[in-house]
Amino acid sequence: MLITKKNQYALRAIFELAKHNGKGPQKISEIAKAQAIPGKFLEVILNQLKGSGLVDSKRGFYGGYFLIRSPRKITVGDIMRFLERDVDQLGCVVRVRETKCPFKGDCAFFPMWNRVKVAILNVYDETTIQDLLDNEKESVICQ
Amino acid sequence: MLITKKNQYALRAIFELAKHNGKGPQKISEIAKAQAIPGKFLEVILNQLKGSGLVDSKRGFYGGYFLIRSPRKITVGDIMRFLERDVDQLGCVVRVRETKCPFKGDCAFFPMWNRVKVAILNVYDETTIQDLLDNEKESVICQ
DNA sequence: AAACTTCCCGACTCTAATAGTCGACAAACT
DNA sequence: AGTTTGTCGACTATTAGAGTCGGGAAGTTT
Repeated sequence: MLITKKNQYALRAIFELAKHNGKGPQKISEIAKAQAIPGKFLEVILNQLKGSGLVDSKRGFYGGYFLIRSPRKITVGDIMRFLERDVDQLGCVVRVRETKCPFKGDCAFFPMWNRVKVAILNVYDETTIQDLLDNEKESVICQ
Repeated sequence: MLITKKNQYALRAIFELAKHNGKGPQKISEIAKAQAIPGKFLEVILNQLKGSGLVDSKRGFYGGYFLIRSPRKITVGDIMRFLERDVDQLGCVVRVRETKCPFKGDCAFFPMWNRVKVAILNVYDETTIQDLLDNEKESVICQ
């Protein structure tokens, strides 16, 4: 039950881009400010996100980042799967490289970890960025 | 989607104790060997687990650890909740202390993180240690 | 063209949490 | 008494994650 800051920042960045959707490119510095993300770190993250096919960028004065898919058609799952694609290659849900697992191929816990994974991805997949935007409008109270 | 080694070790330790259930105390060194856990580290973990009311210990020659509840009546949820009880106090699912969250009380992501948390705990709560034992007997193939 | 703004990118450093160890001590048994 | 095993606090090590630096490239403006 831990989501890295980087992944949280990535989500927030796309969330912020979604807010700004249709208004042209949005500068890293703006996004960083709006979502309380360290600017230089966000550079790294957004640049990486370009590989996902969800965002693109433009340089120069009126440059910045923008979505290339509607917030309605981007799910949190799309983003998380992209960010965790290499972790996912590890095979085991618990982030143990198969060759380093003392219980290769015969782990009593594996089915459970898998069910956990599926349950999480399920929530991610059924949450679109638009849903998150809607949340905000309703001014959800946290705790 | 990350479970700490410590938590994994804790689960495995109890799993191992369950295997040995009814046969008297089991030594830390035995558990450590069976489950490929560093012995000294396991000492710390088991000692902590005593606080959960799931295990108890005995010293001396025929000493060791043992379960004080049937494997059928111990869920993974019981163990995980106990181990993460302080983390849980943080309020936010994503492990951000409320006072340090830039979006206090108005976070568009909160509902989703909560759904994720519930989904995970659901899997944990419906998995007993006995279930895991049964898995092993069926010799589940992982990947 | 020159100056400026913005993204790009590799190579760093820093930090905090996790992981794991040490050694002296206390209980239980033979 | 002596051995075996858990107890406990303090300590060190490791690593993944977090975040920074600085020069360069692409695009804009005047």
